[in-house]
Amino acid sequence: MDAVNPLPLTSTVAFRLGTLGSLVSARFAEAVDAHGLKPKDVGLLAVLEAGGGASQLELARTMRVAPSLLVTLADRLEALEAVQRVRDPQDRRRQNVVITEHGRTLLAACTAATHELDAELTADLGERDRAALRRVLAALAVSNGLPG
Amino acid sequence: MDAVNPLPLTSTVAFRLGTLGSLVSARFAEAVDAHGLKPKDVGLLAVLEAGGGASQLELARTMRVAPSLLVTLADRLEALEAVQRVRDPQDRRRQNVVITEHGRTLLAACTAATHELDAELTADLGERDRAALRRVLAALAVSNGLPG
DNA sequence: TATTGTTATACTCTATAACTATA
DNA sequence: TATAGTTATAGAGTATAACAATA
Repeated sequence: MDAVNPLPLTSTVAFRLGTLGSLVSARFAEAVDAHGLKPKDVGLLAVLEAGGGASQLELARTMRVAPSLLVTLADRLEALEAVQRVRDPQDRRRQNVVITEHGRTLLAACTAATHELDAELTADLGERDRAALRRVLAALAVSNGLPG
Repeated sequence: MDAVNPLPLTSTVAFRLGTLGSLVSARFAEAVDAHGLKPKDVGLLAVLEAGGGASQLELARTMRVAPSLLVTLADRLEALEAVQRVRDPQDRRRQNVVITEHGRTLLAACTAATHELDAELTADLGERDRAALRRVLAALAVSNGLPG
């Protein structure tokens, strides 16, 4: 049977992940904007560095975004010389996207900024709780089909 | 000094909170849509039940949204008879928003749906990790100025 | 004048649909 | 005919600015 006073909505894991996610995304966006990047741009760079080059369609599937959005992301990153598009000679319909040295540099800067953000977010946590948070979030990401 | 191979971006707390938050928000939106509600509508109902009635401006500040957005939320909830607006007789500029019985019923249904969502999200976690997650997320919410 | 609420407008993000080039 | 990429268009969500009513 249900409790008479169930846990309020604002105390659920879903509500907390939603609100914290929104807060964190805003701060992440602000941090990477300093490099002329949008959050999804950085996501694409991270996917490229982790997985190597791949066709735009494959990348769109990995990131769970529409193929047309991947065009926009690749356009912007190409303009910044953070990626290059190379036509697949075997199948000239495919555009393989590869990260450049400058792209790696940008990604490293964003990664460093994100580590700082982590430190700020978890400043009030003990080292033990911080470790538990990392571990459980990683498990949640895996069991819900997210990369990382 | 920095590590040569720092933790990759996708393993940071910020990235995981951002991506999990986005996933969870989509599923939450889907769940509450069954009741004709948007996520922020439910957020307003939760704030009202937790804190009692308050003026629209105060509510907008609590929710960290623009006052004009609060008008939209109150309009929709009023149309559903989930809230009422009552002019403050002491200061006729103020519209106090109060939750109705029907509003409480809607909120209870959304809360139950969110508990189900919690169960799904954390299905692969042990009871100990689930408890740790709740505890640490609550601490993060508090130390980052979020309600709950 | 200052404040509360409201309306008008615009911007960001992202998806869907139509189109082009290649297979 | 089917697929990869691109372009055109549209919708959701939310903010900013202009305005109205009250203090």
